[in-house]
Amino acid sequence: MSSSAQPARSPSPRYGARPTMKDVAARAGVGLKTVSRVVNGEPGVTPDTERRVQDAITALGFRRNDSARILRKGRTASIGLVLEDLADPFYAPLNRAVEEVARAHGALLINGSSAEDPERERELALAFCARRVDGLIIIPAGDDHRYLEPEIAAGIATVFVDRPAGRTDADVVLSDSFGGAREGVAHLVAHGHRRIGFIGDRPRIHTATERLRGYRAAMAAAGLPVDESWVSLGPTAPERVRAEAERMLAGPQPVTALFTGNNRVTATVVRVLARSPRPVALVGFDDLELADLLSPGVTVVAQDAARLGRTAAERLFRQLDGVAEPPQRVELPTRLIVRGSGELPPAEG
Amino acid sequence: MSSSAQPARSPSPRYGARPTMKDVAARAGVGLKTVSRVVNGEPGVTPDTERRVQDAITALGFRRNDSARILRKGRTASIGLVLEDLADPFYAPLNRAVEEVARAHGALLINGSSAEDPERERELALAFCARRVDGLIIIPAGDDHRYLEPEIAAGIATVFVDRPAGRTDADVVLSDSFGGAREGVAHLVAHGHRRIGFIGDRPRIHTATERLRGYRAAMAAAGLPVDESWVSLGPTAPERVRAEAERMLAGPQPVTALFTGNNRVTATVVRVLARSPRPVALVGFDDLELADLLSPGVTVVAQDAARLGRTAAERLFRQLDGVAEPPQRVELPTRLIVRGSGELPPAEG
DNA sequence: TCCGGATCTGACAACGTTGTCTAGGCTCTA
DNA sequence: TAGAGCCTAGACAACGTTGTCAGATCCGGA
Repeated sequence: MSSSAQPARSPSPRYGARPTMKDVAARAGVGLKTVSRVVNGEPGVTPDTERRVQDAITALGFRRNDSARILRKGRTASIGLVLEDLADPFYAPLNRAVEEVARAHGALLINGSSAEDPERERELALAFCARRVDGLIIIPAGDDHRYLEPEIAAGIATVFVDRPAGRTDADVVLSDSFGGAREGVAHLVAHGHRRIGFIGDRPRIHTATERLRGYRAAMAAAGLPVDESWVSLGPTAPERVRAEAERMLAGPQPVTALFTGNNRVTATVVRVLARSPRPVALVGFDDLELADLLSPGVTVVAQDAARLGRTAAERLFRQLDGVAEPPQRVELPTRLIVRGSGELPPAEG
Repeated sequence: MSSSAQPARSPSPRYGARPTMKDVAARAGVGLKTVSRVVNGEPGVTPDTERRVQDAITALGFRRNDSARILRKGRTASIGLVLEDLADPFYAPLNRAVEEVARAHGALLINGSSAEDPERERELALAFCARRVDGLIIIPAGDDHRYLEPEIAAGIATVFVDRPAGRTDADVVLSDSFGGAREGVAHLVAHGHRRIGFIGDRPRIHTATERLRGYRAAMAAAGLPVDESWVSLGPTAPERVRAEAERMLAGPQPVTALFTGNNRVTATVVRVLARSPRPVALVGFDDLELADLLSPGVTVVAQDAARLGRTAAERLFRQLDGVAEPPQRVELPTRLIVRGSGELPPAEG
């Protein structure tokens, strides 16, 4: 700090009361605005004055109150991200990618998990709006986002990711769930499977129905009938998924392959199959850490979660930079990563 | 919304300009303070007045500006979390746990990744302080946290997690890295291994040196010598880890078992060992998704990341509730999860 | 009819910062 | 040496909210 060893001799800050620019100004013997100039690196301050102010700042432990600054300036340099679960291995990299873009634009990130609850999504999004975030990135849990219209009209930039917004026109960044699932199922078909099961998330989740649509398209393209007992949409709780997988694997005409609708489902099904007496082929949507090391390896339809996040954040900041474009729908490709599980011969002939 | 179908006939909000309580008051024909009362659910407003105000609020799309509120009230109802990497499978659940506790206390969470860079940690923490978060949870990247002292003195509650703070006295919540590593290595020793390698993170990271200390303690307790070529601390980039693992596995006197210092290292080493002609035992610090499905299964020393986060957040809110206690150090136990890899006979006799 | 008290309401200042505007001092040139 | 022009500095209002306080209204009871 300052070279003279004077340990905070003058009014040491009371506990809980922070010094303000006024305090700094008084101590430095300058005007309020001069302190503001120094703090913000604005020009027009003599080196000598600046030093005096800096000394006062360090002596008092002053730190600018950004709430006041935000109130005055209108922009908060922060964005909000509402996702489903911060800890989900699929969303965490997305979160991180958004953070990086925000950081590059000098913005802070506020985030929260909706836990797939539309009401909670709404609460979070509106709380962020009350904080006057400059922009909002949302992974929708609900299917009606009209509640955001006043906010969007008031200038809060908004981008939806992973799933489209409901009943509202806004930027969306998606993965090609339909095409990815179709490709994954086609891979199984190409390896001779005819009875293929599909286990996915609840039908009100857009990606779940899209992937199911891809499954049906691939089956239809191959001229294969779909027995409805092979299709299961519902919560991804391990118990349900396990039960469904076991159901499909039992009986006189069991499926010989499974397509799983997301990383959580895949992880559970991998565990079920590890105990299966017969080999059962598996292709899953979303890549898994260590999936390459399982034997047989798990073939997956991989999304680039980080790219989803990055793309969404970049679109958001484009909006914030004032680029006026009509709402756009960006669809990112998926990538089939073949790891051998598909190559298993079907258990039957 | 309101039953009368009048689509925002009067001054529709200009784009980018949000209505304020003043606007609402004007439209409702009441005073400013009355609007404030309605918005905050304070008593003393006639049902009739309240309805008029509510109507004006929905008509204008008013949402309280929390920046102004915060400025006025002093408390922000938000906490900041600085961690190493939002997307790391170890920190993501910690993040989520903190979020849950914050939510239970009605607080929002702002977070950021330090990427193991002390300067970035400092920037983030101070940016959060400038936003006047009520409290701060930090996974330290640096080893000198004196920069936080003015903030702590000014009343920002602070808790460190996963690693202790440097040169500052504050609450800390840790896992028992030393004990966990010692137990993990002892497990290998108990299965007959004598030449055990250790690959960990950079030595300036507290958990890395603690785990190494645990390794040495277990070896010493068993009367086993440690060849320094078996020990490697450094960045956890896959290339380096792979090279080190391969080095330890080569030569005339290769290690027969490896202890890995965290999840990233373990994941890389698992891949190396999958290609190894000889079986090599492995115990890793931190559990891995799907680790139970590998063959051989990977034995791990598991930390409860969520519990770390929860505990830290709870201590933080205890501080915020004004419970005055001296800084405390909480150490959570680890859990050895045996999955068979340790039982492999050493490659030698 | 009047008064005490309760209830409802609004005027005003304050939170800490930044934008605008003006004053004063200085340098430079004619 | 006077005037123009630049540079530095500070006074003041405003951002949108909430706390304080005082005014207005209404009720019941004497």
